[in-house]
Amino acid sequence: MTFSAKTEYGVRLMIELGRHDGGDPLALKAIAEAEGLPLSYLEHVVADLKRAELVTSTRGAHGGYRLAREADEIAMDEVVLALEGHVAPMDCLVTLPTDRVACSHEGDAGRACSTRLLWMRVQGGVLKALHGTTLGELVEFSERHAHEAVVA
Amino acid sequence: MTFSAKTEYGVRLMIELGRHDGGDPLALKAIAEAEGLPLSYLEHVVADLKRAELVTSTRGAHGGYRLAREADEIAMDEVVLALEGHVAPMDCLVTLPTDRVACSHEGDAGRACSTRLLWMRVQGGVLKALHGTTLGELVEFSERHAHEAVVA
DNA sequence: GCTAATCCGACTCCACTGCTAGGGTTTCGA
DNA sequence: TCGAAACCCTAGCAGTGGAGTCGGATTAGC
Repeated sequence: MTFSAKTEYGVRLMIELGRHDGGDPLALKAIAEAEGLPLSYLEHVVADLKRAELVTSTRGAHGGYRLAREADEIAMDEVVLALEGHVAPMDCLVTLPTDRVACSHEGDAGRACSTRLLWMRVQGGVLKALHGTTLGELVEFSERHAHEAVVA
Repeated sequence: MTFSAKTEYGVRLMIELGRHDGGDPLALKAIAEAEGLPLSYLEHVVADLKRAELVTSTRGAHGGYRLAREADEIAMDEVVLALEGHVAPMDCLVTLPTDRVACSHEGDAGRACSTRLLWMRVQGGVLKALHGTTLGELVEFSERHAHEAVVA
């Protein structure tokens, strides 16, 4: 029950973009070096984020990535969802377009998904935690923490 | 971010034990057939549950398994923890004996775990959902649902 | 046109999950 | 007392997917 490393990398990447509030884009290479992550793998990660329209890119020399929106406007469930593909504690759980959670075993003679209640509650807890956290909070948290580290 | 099939099987197994409220133990083979799960694999699953003292066993002919406690007294975080080993959305998160959640990267120059805040919130949500659900609820839920299926 | 950067796809490696196999040990009942 | 029914334990295997690499194509600044 852990998120993939890709998700971890992606979140860090987003935070790094959030910390870099300047107008010019931030190159992936700089992020890779700052976080100590493999550049070639980060390319895949950022591709997911771009596909989900969470970051924008400018190609060519002096290019790089920017947040597509203000950090405060980005809820972390979007980020994690983009990276992880889906967020469900069990394969049979799917998030419907209506934002309701359902179990795809629904038809199996009733008995099949007796565990449904549990997984739905868990998923609810996860989504609530993710949705209730913005990238802005994480950026601020990381900056505060970095400052403490300097002080200490 | 899904729980393993082992955990799913284990939860179903526990529910099945909860449904069988009689005094005599329930054989694993019966559970395997009822749930359509491979018997030889269930043996591994139930071993974990036994190690965590969630079920008791009686060997020999007419043996089987029983819940170690009343279903209402069993919180699902215990069950999932026993099966999954640990419940943390990220590897660096550990649950301390004091029930507090901490990040094992704590020392890494502060910056390392800028994602910490997020994962801790997620883990909190998961644990709360699991802890707030008892096996008794799931048993009742499954019985109610089975009844509906019959009616329908 | 050189260089720095984003893009894109294919490919490898490896750990882990799910599952099987095969043997034990215990206990009940005939 | 024998055998069947159950629990118990260890080893091992095959498939999948995650993590990462590599090579190249494209775009843009200088």
